[in-house]
Amino acid sequence: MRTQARLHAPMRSAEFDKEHVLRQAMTAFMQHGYSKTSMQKLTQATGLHPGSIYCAFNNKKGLLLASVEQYQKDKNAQFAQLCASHDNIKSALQAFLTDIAHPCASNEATKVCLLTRTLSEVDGQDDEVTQVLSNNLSAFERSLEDVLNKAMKKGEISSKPSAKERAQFLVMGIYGLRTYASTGNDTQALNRLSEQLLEYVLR
Amino acid sequence: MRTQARLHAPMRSAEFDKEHVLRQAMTAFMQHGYSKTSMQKLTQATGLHPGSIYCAFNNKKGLLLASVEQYQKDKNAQFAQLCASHDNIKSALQAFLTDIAHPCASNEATKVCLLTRTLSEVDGQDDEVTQVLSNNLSAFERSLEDVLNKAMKKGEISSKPSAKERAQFLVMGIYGLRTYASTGNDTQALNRLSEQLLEYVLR
DNA sequence: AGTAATCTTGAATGTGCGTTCAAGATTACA
DNA sequence: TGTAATCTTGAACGCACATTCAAGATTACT
Repeated sequence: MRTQARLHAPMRSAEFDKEHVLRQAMTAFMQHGYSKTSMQKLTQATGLHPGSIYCAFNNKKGLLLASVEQYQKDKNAQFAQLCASHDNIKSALQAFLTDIAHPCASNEATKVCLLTRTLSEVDGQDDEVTQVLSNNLSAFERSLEDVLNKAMKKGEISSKPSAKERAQFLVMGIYGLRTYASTGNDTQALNRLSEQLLEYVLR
Repeated sequence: MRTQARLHAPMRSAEFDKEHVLRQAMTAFMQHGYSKTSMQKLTQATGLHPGSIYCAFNNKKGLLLASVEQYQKDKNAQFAQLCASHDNIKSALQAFLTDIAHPCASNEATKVCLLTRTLSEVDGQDDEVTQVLSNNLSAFERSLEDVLNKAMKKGEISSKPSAKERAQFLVMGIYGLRTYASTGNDTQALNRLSEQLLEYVLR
Protein backbone atom coordinates (compact mmCIF):
# COMPACT_ATOMS: atom_id res chain seq x y z
CA MET A 1 0.00 0.00 0.00
CA ARG A 2 1.57 3.21 1.14
CA THR A 3 5.23 3.36 1.89
CA GLN A 4 7.75 6.01 2.82
CA ALA A 5 8.68 8.58 0.21
CA ARG A 6 12.19 9.69 -0.58
CA LEU A 7 13.91 12.96 -1.14
CA HIS A 8 14.50 14.73 -4.41
CA ALA A 9 18.03 13.49 -4.73
CA PRO A 10 17.62 9.74 -4.72
CA MET A 11 21.31 8.88 -4.68
CA ARG A 12 20.83 7.37 -1.27
CA SER A 13 17.83 5.42 -0.17
CA ALA A 14 17.64 7.36 3.08
CA GLU A 15 14.22 8.82 3.87
CA PHE A 16 13.79 12.56 3.80
CA ASP A 17 14.37 14.44 7.05
CA LYS A 18 10.90 14.22 8.52
CA GLU A 19 11.47 16.74 11.31
CA HIS A 20 12.85 19.28 8.90
CA VAL A 21 9.95 18.79 6.51
CA LEU A 22 7.41 19.12 9.31
CA ARG A 23 9.02 22.30 10.65
CA GLN A 24 8.89 23.84 7.18
CA ALA A 25 5.26 22.79 6.85
CA MET A 26 4.25 24.12 10.28
CA THR A 27 5.85 27.47 9.46
CA ALA A 28 3.80 27.66 6.27
CA PHE A 29 0.62 26.75 8.14
CA MET A 30 1.32 29.40 10.79
CA GLN A 31 2.04 32.03 8.16
CA HIS A 32 -0.94 31.57 5.88
CA GLY A 33 -3.42 29.51 7.88
CA TYR A 34 -4.47 25.97 7.01
CA SER A 35 -6.79 26.49 4.07
CA LYS A 36 -4.76 29.27 2.44
CA THR A 37 -1.62 27.14 2.56
CA SER A 38 -1.99 25.47 -0.82
CA MET A 39 -0.33 22.20 -1.72
CA GLN A 40 1.80 24.23 -4.08
CA LYS A 41 3.09 26.32 -1.17
CA LEU A 42 3.66 23.14 0.81
CA THR A 43 5.66 21.50 -1.96
CA GLN A 44 7.81 24.63 -2.18
CA ALA A 45 8.22 24.88 1.60
CA THR A 46 9.04 21.23 2.15
CA GLY A 47 10.89 20.47 -1.07
CA LEU A 48 8.69 17.39 -1.49
CA HIS A 49 6.60 16.70 -4.57
CA PRO A 50 2.83 16.23 -4.22
CA GLY A 51 3.12 12.47 -4.66
CA SER A 52 5.66 12.20 -1.87
CA ILE A 53 3.51 14.20 0.52
CA TYR A 54 0.50 12.02 -0.21
CA CYS A 55 2.63 8.93 0.14
CA ALA A 56 4.00 9.97 3.54
CA PHE A 57 1.04 11.79 5.08
CA ASN A 58 -2.02 10.59 3.15
CA ASN A 59 -3.29 14.08 2.40
CA LYS A 60 -3.06 17.73 3.36
CA LYS A 61 -4.89 17.16 6.62
CA GLY A 62 -2.46 14.36 7.50
CA LEU A 63 0.44 16.73 6.96
CA LEU A 64 -1.27 19.25 9.23
CA LEU A 65 -1.75 16.68 11.98
CA ALA A 66 1.87 15.54 11.70
CA SER A 67 2.99 19.17 11.81
CA VAL A 68 0.90 19.77 14.92
CA GLU A 69 2.47 16.76 16.59
CA GLN A 70 5.95 18.04 15.78
CA TYR A 71 4.96 21.50 17.00
CA GLN A 72 3.83 20.11 20.33
CA LYS A 73 7.03 18.09 20.66
CA ASP A 74 9.18 21.13 19.96
CA LYS A 75 7.23 23.36 22.32
CA ASN A 76 7.37 20.81 25.12
CA ALA A 77 11.13 20.38 24.74
CA GLN A 78 11.57 24.13 24.68
CA PHE A 79 9.50 24.56 27.83
CA ALA A 80 11.29 21.78 29.66
CA GLN A 81 14.65 23.32 28.90
CA LEU A 82 13.41 26.73 29.96
CA CYS A 83 12.23 25.32 33.30
CA ALA A 84 15.53 23.52 33.82
CA SER A 85 17.51 26.70 33.37
CA HIS A 86 15.62 28.73 35.97
CA ASP A 87 15.62 27.96 39.67
CA ASN A 88 12.47 29.88 40.62
CA ILE A 89 9.01 30.03 39.12
CA LYS A 90 8.96 33.78 38.60
CA SER A 91 12.04 34.02 36.41
CA ALA A 92 11.01 30.89 34.54
CA LEU A 93 7.58 32.24 33.66
CA GLN A 94 9.06 35.65 32.96
CA ALA A 95 11.32 34.11 30.35
CA PHE A 96 8.41 32.06 29.06
CA LEU A 97 6.21 35.10 28.58
CA THR A 98 9.04 37.04 27.00
CA ASP A 99 9.50 34.25 24.48
CA ILE A 100 5.84 34.57 23.64
CA ALA A 101 5.51 38.36 23.64
CA HIS A 102 8.69 39.14 21.77
CA PRO A 103 7.86 37.41 18.47
CA CYS A 104 4.30 38.75 18.77
CA ALA A 105 5.57 42.25 18.12
CA SER A 106 7.50 41.10 15.08
CA ASN A 107 6.31 39.83 11.75
CA GLU A 108 7.77 36.35 12.02
CA ALA A 109 5.56 33.36 11.39
CA THR A 110 6.18 32.30 15.00
CA LYS A 111 4.14 35.22 16.31
CA VAL A 112 1.07 33.02 16.14
CA CYS A 113 0.41 29.70 17.84
CA LEU A 114 -0.18 26.91 15.34
CA LEU A 115 -2.63 25.25 17.71
CA THR A 116 -4.91 28.21 18.45
CA ARG A 117 -4.75 29.67 14.95
CA THR A 118 -5.74 26.35 13.39
CA LEU A 119 -8.36 25.71 16.06
CA SER A 120 -10.05 29.01 15.35
CA GLU A 121 -10.00 28.25 11.64
CA VAL A 122 -11.39 24.72 11.64
CA ASP A 123 -13.73 25.07 14.63
CA GLY A 124 -17.03 23.47 13.73
CA GLN A 125 -15.71 22.11 10.44
CA ASP A 126 -13.50 19.17 11.40
CA ASP A 127 -14.08 17.40 14.68
CA GLU A 128 -10.96 15.25 14.47
CA VAL A 129 -8.59 18.19 14.05
CA THR A 130 -10.49 20.14 16.69
CA GLN A 131 -10.05 17.29 19.16
CA VAL A 132 -6.33 16.92 18.48
CA LEU A 133 -5.75 20.64 18.91
CA SER A 134 -7.84 20.87 22.08
CA ASN A 135 -6.03 17.91 23.58
CA ASN A 136 -2.62 19.42 22.88
CA LEU A 137 -3.63 22.74 24.36
CA SER A 138 -5.03 21.02 27.47
CA ALA A 139 -1.83 19.01 27.82
CA PHE A 140 0.23 22.17 27.79
CA GLU A 141 -2.01 23.76 30.40
CA ARG A 142 -1.32 20.72 32.55
CA SER A 143 2.42 21.23 32.11
CA LEU A 144 2.01 24.74 33.45
CA GLU A 145 -0.07 23.39 36.32
CA ASP A 146 2.72 20.93 37.19
CA VAL A 147 5.32 23.67 37.26
CA LEU A 148 3.10 25.78 39.49
CA ASN A 149 2.51 22.82 41.80
CA LYS A 150 6.24 22.27 42.18
CA ALA A 151 6.69 25.95 43.01
CA MET A 152 4.01 25.59 45.67
CA LYS A 153 5.77 22.67 47.26
CA LYS A 154 8.96 24.72 47.29
CA GLY A 155 7.02 27.49 49.05
CA GLU A 156 7.50 30.03 46.29
CA ILE A 157 3.78 30.72 45.98
CA SER A 158 0.82 30.21 48.28
CA SER A 159 -1.59 27.37 47.78
CA LYS A 160 -4.73 29.46 47.92
CA PRO A 161 -5.47 30.04 44.30
CA SER A 162 -4.83 26.48 43.22
CA ALA A 163 -2.27 25.60 40.60
CA LYS A 164 -5.10 24.71 38.27
CA GLU A 165 -6.79 28.09 38.65
CA ARG A 166 -3.48 29.87 38.17
CA ALA A 167 -2.66 27.82 35.10
CA GLN A 168 -6.07 28.50 33.59
CA PHE A 169 -5.73 32.22 34.07
CA LEU A 170 -2.21 32.18 32.66
CA VAL A 171 -3.30 30.26 29.58
CA MET A 172 -6.22 32.62 29.06
CA GLY A 173 -3.82 35.53 29.38
CA ILE A 174 -1.43 34.07 26.82
CA TYR A 175 -4.25 33.57 24.33
CA GLY A 176 -5.35 37.14 24.95
CA LEU A 177 -1.83 38.50 24.67
CA ARG A 178 -1.34 37.01 21.26
CA THR A 179 -4.68 38.22 19.94
CA TYR A 180 -4.05 41.64 21.43
CA ALA A 181 -0.68 41.76 19.69
CA SER A 182 -2.28 40.98 16.35
CA THR A 183 -4.49 44.07 16.60
CA GLY A 184 -1.48 46.38 16.27
CA ASN A 185 1.80 45.74 17.96
CA ASP A 186 2.47 48.26 20.69
CA THR A 187 5.53 46.59 22.24
CA GLN A 188 5.37 48.66 25.39
CA ALA A 189 1.74 47.82 26.11
CA LEU A 190 2.46 44.16 25.38
CA ASN A 191 5.31 44.08 27.88
CA ARG A 192 3.22 45.79 30.53
CA LEU A 193 0.36 43.38 29.97
CA SER A 194 2.57 40.31 30.31
CA GLU A 195 4.11 41.76 33.49
CA GLN A 196 0.67 42.35 34.98
CA LEU A 197 -0.44 38.90 33.94
CA LEU A 198 2.54 37.30 35.67
CA GLU A 199 2.06 39.36 38.84
CA TYR A 200 -1.56 38.28 39.03
CA VAL A 201 -0.85 34.60 38.39
CA LEU A 202 1.88 34.53 41.06
CA ARG A 203 -0.08 36.73 43.47
CA MET B 1 -22.53 52.28 -13.25
CA ARG B 2 -23.51 50.39 -10.18
CA THR B 3 -26.84 51.03 -8.56
CA GLN B 4 -28.85 49.60 -5.69
CA ALA B 5 -30.22 46.08 -6.07
CA ARG B 6 -33.74 45.04 -5.21
CA LEU B 7 -35.35 42.19 -3.39
CA HIS B 8 -36.58 38.92 -4.86
CA ALA B 9 -40.15 40.01 -4.99
CA PRO B 10 -39.97 43.17 -7.03
CA MET B 11 -43.65 44.16 -6.65
CA ARG B 12 -42.45 47.30 -4.92
CA SER B 13 -39.41 49.28 -5.85
CA ALA B 14 -38.27 49.47 -2.22
CA GLU B 15 -34.67 48.43 -1.64
CA PHE B 16 -33.99 45.25 0.29
CA ASP B 17 -33.60 45.54 4.06
CA LYS B 18 -29.89 46.26 4.25
CA GLU B 19 -29.55 45.79 7.99
CA HIS B 20 -31.29 42.44 7.86
CA VAL B 21 -29.13 41.28 4.96
CA LEU B 22 -25.95 42.38 6.72
CA ARG B 23 -26.93 40.62 9.95
CA GLN B 24 -27.54 37.40 8.04
CA ALA B 25 -24.21 37.80 6.28
CA MET B 26 -22.28 38.52 9.49
CA THR B 27 -23.77 35.44 11.11
CA ALA B 28 -22.58 33.34 8.19
CA PHE B 29 -19.10 34.88 8.37
CA MET B 30 -18.91 34.21 12.11
CA GLN B 31 -20.07 30.63 11.68
CA HIS B 32 -17.78 29.53 8.87
CA GLY B 33 -15.05 32.15 8.68
CA TYR B 34 -14.54 34.49 5.76
CA SER B 35 -13.00 32.24 3.14
CA LYS B 36 -15.14 29.21 3.92
CA THR B 37 -18.30 31.28 3.60
CA SER B 38 -18.94 30.74 -0.10
CA MET B 39 -21.01 33.08 -2.21
CA GLN B 40 -23.52 30.26 -2.45
CA LYS B 41 -23.87 30.25 1.35
CA LEU B 42 -24.16 34.02 1.29
CA THR B 43 -26.91 33.98 -1.31
CA GLN B 44 -28.79 31.45 0.81
CA ALA B 45 -28.23 33.39 4.03
CA THR B 46 -29.17 36.78 2.64
CA GLY B 47 -31.80 35.77 0.11
CA LEU B 48 -30.02 37.89 -2.48
CA HIS B 49 -28.82 36.58 -5.82
CA PRO B 50 -25.12 36.88 -6.75
CA GLY B 51 -25.80 39.76 -9.13
CA SER B 52 -27.59 41.75 -6.44
CA ILE B 53 -24.76 41.25 -3.95
CA TYR B 54 -22.20 42.40 -6.49
CA CYS B 55 -24.41 45.32 -7.41
CA ALA B 56 -24.81 46.46 -3.82
CA PHE B 57 -21.43 45.56 -2.30
CA ASN B 58 -19.05 45.26 -5.25
CA ASN B 59 -17.73 41.84 -4.22
CA LYS B 60 -17.44 39.38 -1.35
CA LYS B 61 -14.90 41.55 0.44
CA GLY B 62 -17.24 44.53 0.17
CA LEU B 63 -20.00 42.50 1.80
CA LEU B 64 -17.59 41.55 4.57
CA LEU B 65 -16.63 45.17 5.21
CA ALA B 66 -20.28 46.24 5.24
CA SER B 67 -21.05 43.38 7.64
CA VAL B 68 -18.21 44.45 9.91
CA GLU B 69 -19.53 48.01 9.95
CA GLN B 70 -23.00 46.76 10.89
CA TYR B 71 -21.46 44.49 13.54
CA GLN B 72 -19.66 47.41 15.12
CA LYS B 73 -22.81 49.55 15.04
CA ASP B 74 -24.83 46.80 16.73
CA LYS B 75 -22.17 46.12 19.36
CA ASN B 76 -21.80 49.80 20.18
CA ALA B 77 -25.55 50.24 20.57
CA GLN B 78 -25.70 47.12 22.75
CA PHE B 79 -22.87 48.36 24.96
CA ALA B 80 -24.35 51.84 25.30
CA GLN B 81 -27.67 50.40 26.39
CA LEU B 82 -25.94 48.08 28.84
CA CYS B 83 -24.07 51.00 30.40
CA ALA B 84 -27.24 53.06 30.63
CA SER B 85 -29.03 50.32 32.53
CA HIS B 86 -26.40 49.95 35.26
CA ASP B 87 -25.53 52.65 37.76
CA ASN B 88 -22.10 51.34 38.76
CA ILE B 89 -19.12 50.10 36.82
CA LYS B 90 -18.93 46.72 38.49
CA SER B 91 -22.42 45.55 37.66
CA ALA B 92 -22.13 47.00 34.17
CA LEU B 93 -18.93 45.12 33.37
CA GLN B 94 -20.27 42.04 35.10
CA ALA B 95 -23.24 42.02 32.74
CA PHE B 96 -20.92 42.77 29.84
CA LEU B 97 -18.68 39.81 30.63
CA THR B 98 -21.65 37.54 31.16
CA ASP B 99 -22.95 38.50 27.73
CA ILE B 100 -19.60 37.46 26.32
CA ALA B 101 -18.99 34.31 28.35
CA HIS B 102 -22.48 32.88 28.11
CA PRO B 103 -22.63 32.38 24.32
CA CYS B 104 -19.02 31.16 24.41
CA ALA B 105 -20.14 28.02 26.17
CA SER B 106 -22.86 27.43 23.60
CA ASN B 107 -22.63 26.53 19.95
CA GLU B 108 -24.26 29.67 18.59
CA ALA B 109 -22.53 31.61 15.87
CA THR B 110 -22.31 34.54 18.28
CA LYS B 111 -19.78 32.71 20.44
CA VAL B 112 -17.03 34.19 18.32
CA CYS B 113 -16.23 37.82 17.64
CA LEU B 114 -16.50 38.69 13.95
CA LEU B 115 -13.66 41.18 14.28
CA THR B 116 -11.05 38.98 15.95
CA ARG B 117 -11.96 35.85 14.03
CA THR B 118 -11.67 37.62 10.70
CA LEU B 119 -8.53 39.44 11.79
CA SER B 120 -6.81 36.19 12.65
CA GLU B 121 -7.86 34.75 9.31
CA VAL B 122 -6.80 37.56 6.98
CA ASP B 123 -3.77 38.74 8.96
CA GLY B 124 -0.92 39.32 6.53
CA GLN B 125 -3.13 38.72 3.49
CA ASP B 126 -5.24 41.86 3.16
CA ASP B 127 -3.99 45.10 4.64
CA GLU B 128 -7.23 47.01 4.06
CA VAL B 129 -9.39 44.52 5.95
CA THR B 130 -6.73 44.23 8.66
CA GLN B 131 -6.76 48.01 9.13
CA VAL B 132 -10.55 48.23 9.33
CA LEU B 133 -10.72 45.43 11.89
CA SER B 134 -7.89 46.84 14.00
CA ASN B 135 -9.48 50.26 13.98
CA ASN B 136 -12.84 48.91 15.12
CA LEU B 137 -11.22 46.91 17.90
CA SER B 138 -9.23 49.95 19.03
CA ALA B 139 -12.38 52.05 18.99
CA PHE B 140 -14.13 49.59 21.26
CA GLU B 141 -11.18 49.57 23.64
CA ARG B 142 -11.55 53.34 23.82
CA SER B 143 -15.23 52.95 24.70
CA LEU B 144 -14.23 50.76 27.61
CA GLU B 145 -11.61 53.32 28.60
CA ASP B 146 -14.26 56.04 28.61
CA VAL B 147 -16.52 54.04 30.86
CA LEU B 148 -13.65 53.38 33.24
CA ASN B 149 -12.75 57.06 33.26
CA LYS B 150 -16.30 58.01 34.19
CA ALA B 151 -16.22 55.47 37.01
CA MET B 152 -13.01 57.06 38.25
CA LYS B 153 -14.54 60.51 38.32
CA LYS B 154 -17.45 59.07 40.28
CA GLY B 155 -14.93 57.63 42.74
CA GLU B 156 -15.89 54.00 42.07
CA ILE B 157 -12.31 52.98 41.30
CA SER B 158 -8.93 54.43 42.09
CA SER B 159 -6.93 56.31 39.48
CA LYS B 160 -3.70 54.44 40.00
CA PRO B 161 -3.83 51.86 37.26
CA SER B 162 -5.02 54.27 34.58
CA ALA B 163 -8.23 53.71 32.66
CA LYS B 164 -6.13 52.93 29.61
CA GLU B 165 -4.15 50.21 31.38
CA ARG B 166 -7.31 48.73 32.83
CA ALA B 167 -9.04 48.77 29.46
CA GLN B 168 -6.09 47.10 27.79
CA PHE B 169 -6.00 44.32 30.34
CA LEU B 170 -9.75 43.84 30.09
CA VAL B 171 -9.62 43.62 26.31
CA MET B 172 -6.74 41.16 26.48
CA GLY B 173 -8.76 39.12 28.96
CA ILE B 174 -11.83 39.09 26.72
CA TYR B 175 -9.77 37.89 23.77
CA GLY B 176 -8.28 35.19 25.96
CA LEU B 177 -11.63 34.21 27.39
CA ARG B 178 -13.08 33.57 23.98
CA THR B 179 -10.10 31.57 22.78
CA TYR B 180 -10.06 29.62 26.02
CA ALA B 181 -13.74 28.83 25.57
CA SER B 182 -13.10 27.48 22.08
CA THR B 183 -10.69 24.88 23.46
CA GLY B 184 -13.50 23.02 25.24
CA ASN B 185 -16.30 24.74 27.04
CA ASP B 186 -16.03 24.27 30.79
CA THR B 187 -18.71 26.73 31.85
CA GLN B 188 -17.60 26.77 35.46
CA ALA B 189 -13.98 27.60 34.63
CA LEU B 190 -15.14 30.27 32.21
CA ASN B 191 -17.27 31.94 34.86
CA ARG B 192 -14.45 31.83 37.38
CA LEU B 193 -12.02 33.31 34.87
CA SER B 194 -14.32 36.19 33.99
CA GLU B 195 -14.88 36.89 37.69
CA GLN B 196 -11.14 36.97 38.32
CA LEU B 197 -10.61 39.16 35.30
CA LEU B 198 -13.17 41.66 36.52
CA GLU B 199 -11.75 41.69 40.03
CA TYR B 200 -8.29 42.42 38.69
CA VAL B 201 -9.44 45.15 36.30
CA LEU B 202 -11.40 46.90 39.06
CA ARG B 203 -8.72 46.29 41.72
C1' DA C 1 -51.25 50.45 -23.76
C1' DG C 2 -46.65 51.37 -25.44
C1' DT C 3 -41.97 52.14 -24.71
C1' DA C 4 -37.53 53.12 -22.64
C1' DA C 5 -34.99 52.54 -18.71
C1' DT C 6 -33.87 49.93 -14.94
C1' DC C 7 -33.54 45.91 -12.22
C1' DT C 8 -33.30 40.77 -11.48
C1' DT C 9 -31.76 36.31 -12.47
C1' DG C 10 -28.75 32.26 -12.53
C1' DA C 11 -26.18 29.82 -16.01
C1' DA C 12 -21.61 30.36 -17.82
C1' DT C 13 -16.68 31.60 -17.22
C1' DG C 14 -12.04 31.31 -15.80
C1' DT C 15 -9.15 30.26 -12.03
C1' DG C 16 -7.01 27.69 -8.40
C1' DC C 17 -7.52 24.01 -5.51
C1' DG C 18 -6.53 18.97 -3.54
C1' DT C 19 -5.60 14.78 -5.34
C1' DT C 20 -4.27 10.96 -8.52
C1' DC C 21 -1.54 7.99 -11.33
C1' DA C 22 1.01 6.40 -15.25
C1' DA C 23 5.50 7.01 -17.01
C1' DG C 24 10.18 7.41 -16.03
C1' DA C 25 14.17 6.81 -12.81
C1' DT C 26 16.54 4.34 -9.46
C1' DT C 27 17.65 0.56 -6.70
C1' DA C 28 18.61 -4.32 -5.17
C1' DC C 29 19.91 -8.49 -6.28
C1' DA C 30 21.06 -12.39 -9.32
C1' DT D 1 24.80 -6.63 -16.59
C1' DG D 2 19.81 -7.90 -16.60
C1' DT D 3 15.58 -7.72 -14.45
C1' DA D 4 12.01 -7.00 -11.12
C1' DA D 5 10.52 -4.14 -7.61
C1' DT D 6 10.17 0.18 -5.71
C1' DC D 7 10.28 5.06 -5.67
C1' DT D 8 9.86 9.75 -7.85
C1' DT D 9 7.76 13.04 -10.70
C1' DG D 10 4.55 16.55 -12.23
C1' DA D 11 1.02 16.83 -15.72
C1' DA D 12 -3.81 16.00 -15.69
C1' DC D 13 -8.39 15.60 -13.43
C1' DG D 14 -12.61 16.94 -11.33
C1' DC D 15 -14.49 20.10 -8.44
C1' DA D 16 -15.72 24.33 -6.04
C1' DC D 17 -15.05 28.91 -5.99
C1' DA D 18 -15.79 34.23 -6.97
C1' DT D 19 -17.36 36.80 -10.53
C1' DT D 20 -19.77 38.26 -14.86
C1' DC D 21 -23.37 39.39 -18.09
C1' DA D 22 -26.92 38.78 -21.45
C1' DA D 23 -31.65 37.68 -21.38
C1' DG D 24 -35.87 38.25 -19.20
C1' DA D 25 -38.94 40.83 -15.92
C1' DT D 26 -40.62 44.89 -13.99
C1' DT D 27 -41.23 49.63 -13.56
C1' DA D 28 -42.16 54.63 -14.69
C1' DC D 29 -43.99 57.65 -17.61
C1' DT D 30 -46.51 59.20 -21.67
